[in-house]
Amino acid sequence: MAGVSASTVSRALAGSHLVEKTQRDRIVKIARDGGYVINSTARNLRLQRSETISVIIPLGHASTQPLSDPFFVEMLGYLAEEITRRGYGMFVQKISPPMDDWMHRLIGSHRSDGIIVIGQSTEHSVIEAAAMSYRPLVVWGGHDREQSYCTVGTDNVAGARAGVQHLIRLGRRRIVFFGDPKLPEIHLRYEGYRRALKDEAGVGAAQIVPTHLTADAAYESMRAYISGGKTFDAVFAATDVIAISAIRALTGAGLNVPADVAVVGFDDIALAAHTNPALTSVRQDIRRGAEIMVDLLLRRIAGEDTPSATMAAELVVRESCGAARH
Amino acid sequence: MAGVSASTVSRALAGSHLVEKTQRDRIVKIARDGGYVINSTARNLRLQRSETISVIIPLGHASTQPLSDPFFVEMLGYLAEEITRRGYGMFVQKISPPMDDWMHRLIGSHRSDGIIVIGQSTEHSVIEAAAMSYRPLVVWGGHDREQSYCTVGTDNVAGARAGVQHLIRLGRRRIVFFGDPKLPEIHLRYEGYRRALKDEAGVGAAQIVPTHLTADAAYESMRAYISGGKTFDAVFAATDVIAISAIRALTGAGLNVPADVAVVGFDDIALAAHTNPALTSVRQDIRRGAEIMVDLLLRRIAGEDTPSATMAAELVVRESCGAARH
DNA sequence: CTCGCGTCTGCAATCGATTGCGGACGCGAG
DNA sequence: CTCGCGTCCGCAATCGATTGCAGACGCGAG
Repeated sequence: MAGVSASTVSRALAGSHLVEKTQRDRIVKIARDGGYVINSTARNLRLQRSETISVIIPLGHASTQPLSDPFFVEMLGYLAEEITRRGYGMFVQKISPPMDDWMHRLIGSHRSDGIIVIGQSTEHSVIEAAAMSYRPLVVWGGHDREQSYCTVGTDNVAGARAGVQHLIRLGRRRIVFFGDPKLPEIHLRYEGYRRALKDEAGVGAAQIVPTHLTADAAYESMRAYISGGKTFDAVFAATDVIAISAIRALTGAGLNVPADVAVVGFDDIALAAHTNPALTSVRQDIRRGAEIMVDLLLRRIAGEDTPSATMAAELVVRESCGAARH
Repeated sequence: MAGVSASTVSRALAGSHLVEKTQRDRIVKIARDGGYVINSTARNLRLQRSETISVIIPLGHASTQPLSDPFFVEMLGYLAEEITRRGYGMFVQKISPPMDDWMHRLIGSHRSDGIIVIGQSTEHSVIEAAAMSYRPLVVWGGHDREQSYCTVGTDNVAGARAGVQHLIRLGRRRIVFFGDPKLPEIHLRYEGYRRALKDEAGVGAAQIVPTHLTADAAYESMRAYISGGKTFDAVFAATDVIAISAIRALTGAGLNVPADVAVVGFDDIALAAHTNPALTSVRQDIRRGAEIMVDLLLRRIAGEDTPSATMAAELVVRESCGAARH
């Protein structure tokens, strides 16, 4: 249409100075008016990059439950925001457990320039293996000295510890931990819980109720625990979803929150402030987490070798613990 | 490695009968052992398809708020599930308002074989224009006689009507609608609300409080409305997020839900069952919606011309309306 | 008029997988 | 021995954009 070769058009659209300015402007205008859009598949093939970032959600357990945790989902939203802002596309994939070569296939397909994994779930070893040879990889989750891959996450131990210490300071003595310590992050939160108990004298021994992270499973776990007849005056939940379900089960059993049982959650998801009673929770700064992950990943794509990052956790006190409202 | 040409390898991996069976098996084994993965960029270029579906989330307003509605986010999860199950990849993009050529650019880039738009937001005209020439497009949202594009959604009018009728049957007389009727879907829900009021004699006139769909905005709207001193005994909220925020504001103002004010929401998001009091809501079957959207889209990709689909809504009665608990 | 230099454009190769077509090879029939 | 046919496989073109290199063109100096 412009009477020039494809080479010239390509250079013109790229703003190259090898094309005369008037010529360049003319070509750009024709392209725009004609509704021309670069075919990114062809471009990516030639340039050996895709300007796309893969976001992987491994669901080691609970595979039937789709994205059960609002935390992951809020994270997904912030990642979409940040990745788009940086001019990349976001390729989302859920991974269910019976596969173990998903990482290898994803890398080999060259669909994306880098990979973000949200939560280690039960896939720690797969991630670890892939990270040995594939650099542009960042993982949200708990960081352990054993791990060689780059993680971004909250200081789970300190966060959980602060939450439990708060309960103790309010006079709570028999505090139960709800969560599944088989998952790396949850394990660290349990560790923080354990330390807080150990720090203080006169507090009951650690009690753990393993539960899946879905709302239904947590609700049933709480009901079963209440029926068990154990005495307790506080719950430290590994996630807000568990905490909210626990509150509902407690209320349903005629117990008052926080008068009878205080509840503290973890994550501070958007709805935590809007439940009744509003939930006290250990806040993770998801937005900043997403920003950091994308930033580290782009630097890794550029060849840099970045260390893991840990963000501080912040206890947000609301009604679900503390003095009774009535 | 196998001592044969690339053509033969390509055919072998595709399981073509043009390659002898023993030879084929040998090549497949070598490829697997050698960790070979087809470069999907090159494959897509040659085949003129990407095996990828774009999922677009238009945020006409509230662009700073990332994916505010848990409904969208649950939908995203189910879509990820269904799209992955069908062997496609999912490309996610958020669209913020000041652009109007996003549809054209997305289509032109050939990154995906089809597009799913979650919610019309304020982008109705852009979608309408694109749909004239681009077939593989399915939109979640309200369906209007004017629209020529393919939508999948719940029967918003009937759903809202059922919710409001339920309130009326319980003796509620002054029912307020909370939501932003500028959005197509919300407008239909408002229409259902209006019709329910009209059907019954002795019920107060329609009152609408326009509010954004974010939790914070809804909370503030409710507080402002309460301060306004109007009398009312029920709230019909356009979404569960609005309903939950409204309950919190009502409770904070010393009103009892449902004794003083009954509340009904829309969507039946996962947390609706776990708030306190548990929320009565008009249920949308998100999972089935996601399945239908993907199914229709794949048929459209195959060249078929599919009509819009509307699913029945179902009222789920819980504690937030009905008789007082105490 | 020729040469040299600088500026701009086009040719052709490249990225990696796929596929129509032609050809090699083997075997049996005439 | 030649021809015909069927089975497999490789050559080369193709998808669309990018880029090194060569060459065209203009202009000024010798």
